[in-house]
Amino acid sequence: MAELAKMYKPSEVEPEILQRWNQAQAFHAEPSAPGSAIPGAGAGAKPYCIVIPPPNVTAALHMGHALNNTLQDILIRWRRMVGDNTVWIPGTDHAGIATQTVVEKRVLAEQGKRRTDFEREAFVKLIQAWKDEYEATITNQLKTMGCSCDWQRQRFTMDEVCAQAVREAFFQLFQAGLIYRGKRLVNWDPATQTALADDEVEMEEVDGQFYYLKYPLADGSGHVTVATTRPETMLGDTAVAINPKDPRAPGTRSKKVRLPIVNRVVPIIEDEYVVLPDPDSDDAKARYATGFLKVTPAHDDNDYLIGQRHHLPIINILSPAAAVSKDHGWPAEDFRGGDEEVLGDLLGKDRFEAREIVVEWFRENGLLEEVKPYRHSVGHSYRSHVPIEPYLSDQWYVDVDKDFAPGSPKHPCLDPRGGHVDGSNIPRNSLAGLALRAMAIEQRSGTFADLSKEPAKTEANSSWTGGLRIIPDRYARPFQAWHENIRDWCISRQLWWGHRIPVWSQDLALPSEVKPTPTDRGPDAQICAAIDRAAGGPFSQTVRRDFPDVHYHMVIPREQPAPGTIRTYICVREDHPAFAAWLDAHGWRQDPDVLDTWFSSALWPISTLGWPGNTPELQTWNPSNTLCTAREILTLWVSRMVMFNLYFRGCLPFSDVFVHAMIQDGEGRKMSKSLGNGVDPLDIIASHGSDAMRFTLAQMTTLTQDVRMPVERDPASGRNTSPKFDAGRNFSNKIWNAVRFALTNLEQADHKAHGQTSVGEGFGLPERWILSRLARLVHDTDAALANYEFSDYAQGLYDFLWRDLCDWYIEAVKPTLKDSAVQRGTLAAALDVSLRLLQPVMPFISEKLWEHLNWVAPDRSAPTKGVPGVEIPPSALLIRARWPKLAMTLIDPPAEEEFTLVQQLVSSIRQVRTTYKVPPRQTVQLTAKAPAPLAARAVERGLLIETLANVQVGEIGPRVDKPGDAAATTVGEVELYLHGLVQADAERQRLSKRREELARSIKTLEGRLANQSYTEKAPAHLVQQTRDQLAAGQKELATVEQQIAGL
RNA sequence: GGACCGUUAGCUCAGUUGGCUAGAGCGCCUCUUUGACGUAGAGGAGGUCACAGGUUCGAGUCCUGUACGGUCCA
Repeated sequence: MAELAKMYKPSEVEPEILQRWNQAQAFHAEPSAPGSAIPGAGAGAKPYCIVIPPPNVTAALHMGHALNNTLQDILIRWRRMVGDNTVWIPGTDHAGIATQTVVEKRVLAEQGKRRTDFEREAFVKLIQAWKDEYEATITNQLKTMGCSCDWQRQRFTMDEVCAQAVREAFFQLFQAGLIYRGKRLVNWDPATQTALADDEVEMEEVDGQFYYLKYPLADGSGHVTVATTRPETMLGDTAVAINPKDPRAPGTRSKKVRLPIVNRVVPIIEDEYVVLPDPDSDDAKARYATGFLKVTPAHDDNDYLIGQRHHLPIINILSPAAAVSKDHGWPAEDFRGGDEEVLGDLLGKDRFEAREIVVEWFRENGLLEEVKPYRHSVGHSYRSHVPIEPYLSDQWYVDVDKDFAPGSPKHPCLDPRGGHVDGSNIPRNSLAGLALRAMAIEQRSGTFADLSKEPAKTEANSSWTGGLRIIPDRYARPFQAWHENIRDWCISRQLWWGHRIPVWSQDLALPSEVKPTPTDRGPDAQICAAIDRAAGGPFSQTVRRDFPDVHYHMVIPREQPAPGTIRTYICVREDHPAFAAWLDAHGWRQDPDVLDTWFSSALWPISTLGWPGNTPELQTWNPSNTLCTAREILTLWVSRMVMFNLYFRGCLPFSDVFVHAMIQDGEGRKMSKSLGNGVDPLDIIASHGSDAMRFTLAQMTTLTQDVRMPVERDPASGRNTSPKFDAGRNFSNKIWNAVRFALTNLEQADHKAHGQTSVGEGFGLPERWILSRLARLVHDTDAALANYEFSDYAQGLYDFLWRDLCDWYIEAVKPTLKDSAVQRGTLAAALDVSLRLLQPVMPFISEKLWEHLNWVAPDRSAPTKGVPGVEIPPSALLIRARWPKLAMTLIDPPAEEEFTLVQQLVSSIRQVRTTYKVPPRQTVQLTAKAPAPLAARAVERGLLIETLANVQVGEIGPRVDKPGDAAATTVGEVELYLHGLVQADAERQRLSKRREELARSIKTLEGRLANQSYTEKAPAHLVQQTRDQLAAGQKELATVEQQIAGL
């Protein structure tokens, strides 16, 4: 048997423990063997599952991930010990735009090459290499942290299993008409040159300017002035708008303006959207407005809508890189009629350079009326952080608010009433409607919250409607608001890294006289003929003959590219290279774009468990129990998992969403690479140990929104660290030494001897007290974990182990432990239970100490035999031990009260000792005066007091007098005399201080009782309590004054 | 512009449905090193609970407003 080192060295323990868990396959679970991880858990074990929020392979894990995964591991290890059939599914996310961007940057820095210098496949290989590297790094980080993931089930969002799920999901949605292709203004990121979804755009306050531009009227009768923050877009203006309520509107009706530079003549239209100018308005826009709005449908969301209302042309003047370009929809005639010199200068300039050129031109030509500074919000890419350009392009969308009932009349989640979710215009039977209906009823707000409007629970909806709970519940409101105002989800990304969109398209020519009329019932005969021509035979028959196993769905969109042309979209259900080659050979081309990363993430809870197969894993662990996540991906991710899981499987992905805090540095800033304030989990593990890190993180996790972690640079290693983790490290060491102490004492004892005892007989006050405290701890721990109160869980263990067990119990029994089987047994049982409770948060050290405890005291339930309700069955490995159960009957208020008296007496004595600078080893003679019953109690506790306060207890009784050389102190009605200490000055000073305190307290209490409304209105027991406190205070004050007088 | 979170000791944070003479850890001061632990023990100093009103017998806690910091949504 190995001796324990004097100091806990995590680096020597952690790898060994990891290996032991691996050998025991302790993290693995099987759906068919419920409870197999815990012997005796029985076949009735409930499933418990957490699916990891897959970390991006973009970079290594940071402290936020460490927190996120620590919390999951705590839940997992806890439920595993409780006896649930527990699994934690790990994996990583390909993170399309983010990963591609970092690889592009690296390749540019290292090779001076851009993405476009490579073939697509070659570049994807480079990203793949990056992914392999970081996936390994991340996995290693999680393992080092002790995350008890079922590593046999590890997935990656782009592996074959997940890819199959993505194909299937896309196909089903496509077939159901919930995916469509549309030309829209999208959030375009000119840096990465891809579209972004609405929630990938971050609004940032920017100091900009309002430019006031004069547009001459075409008839030469004057000019109008428009105000804009983006003058360069005037090149694409196709109208000027005025509010019909504007008094100037009749005067400009049916007039036109001649756009400067391009000399395009555009109409003045009237639209309610235009803000009326008002210099006194609260609305900044009204203060800055001129009443005339330049309308640029191709480069502004609102202008686009105005353009749609008034059938205005759309003139796109920018390239995908947001540089002025004549190649993306700018009519050639503008270049003939315009100012060729400045137009030539503008071409190729990016939007900000173009802005300066345009403004300068207006200035030179006397058409710049004014420039005013203006602070406003501008959308920025959440990846590249450049301003978003509203850009007209074709993209794929998921129709999240489309009623799918007509297309899927048998969908298991259908609400037979149809209609809209109360208080919104979201159809109940739409993807967003599903997410709204899933929300817990008590977390809904507004009209939607009205319980009377809840439909009777049917078999179909009973298991999931209202089944989704968000913790803390303040996050439910934004979740609801997001879905009530949801817009279609743009899922195509102009990237190379991701799931390729499984749609092939071809534009087919039709004889010009034919007008195709696509309908919902399918293409008409003309179209079919065109398709068959392209396919070299009857399309569907050919496909069925040559590819009998292929599933495809063809769509002829209503919007067609040009007269005489029809577009065909073919979505192929599964990866089928031969069919893809055939399509290719017949003129169909696969869409070059890839899917939004969140599309595959949305499927994560089911793809990891084998969907679309109906696997035992899915049946057992979907829905899972808890999702642990950060608040910023509530919409990006959580919403979409809920929608997809309900749509594809008819059940929730999870029942609880726990939203934990975000870790900031000491200044309240987000940790980031660019600020250099990030802390690497592996650095902390190296310096403090994994348990210390986990414990500290758990202790920090209250239900607050942010937590701060002061960051310091460790001068030895040059790495970032935080003093916060010292608390966890010190605690580790404390536990280590507590057990070390216990082991040396238990070792020499005869364990078999203590089978006879019970709480009733032979258990002294310290034993009754510590068992009472232990029972409370178990119950508080259960409650804390069930309510996601991680801080309370950690803090409870800390207080019990350090304060109760080490400072008081162990100190109290030190002299008697070697001779008392009862005390040894109690200590062993208390440590046993503590280690079990500790295991979820500090798995390494607890497992290691468990091993030693097993060697020295294999049967720790023995001393509590005869005590009902202590269930701590033995186990070789702690990770597989049963969660402790202690009966409420162990809670012993009289013992707690009695022990508290001892603590008060001891503390009081220690205080006097310190005041008089008595060396700790020096024993002091003690006598005391107290009323008879109290004196008897004190006498009974004499040994404890002697041990804990290092005194020699002499006479205690009602008639004891204070010796002349004694220092006196008072605890309630007990006057303690410490002999041979008196120094009159010091004593007077000390007693005076106490007198002040008492006087203050008495004044407060008297004031309270003097208040008649207090004595009348406050609860009687509180009034009585005040009276008792006052009486006690007055009594003590009298004693103190007497003592001062006696000096 | 709308919403949310935070503001308590030098620092990081607790503080349940109002009952408090406001707590913890770190840091600071004093004392203690041969027996579990100095990553420790004992004791101590340190707070008008951001500010202003209100409700109440009683407010750190509830309500209204303000300021500052942070976040989300437009």
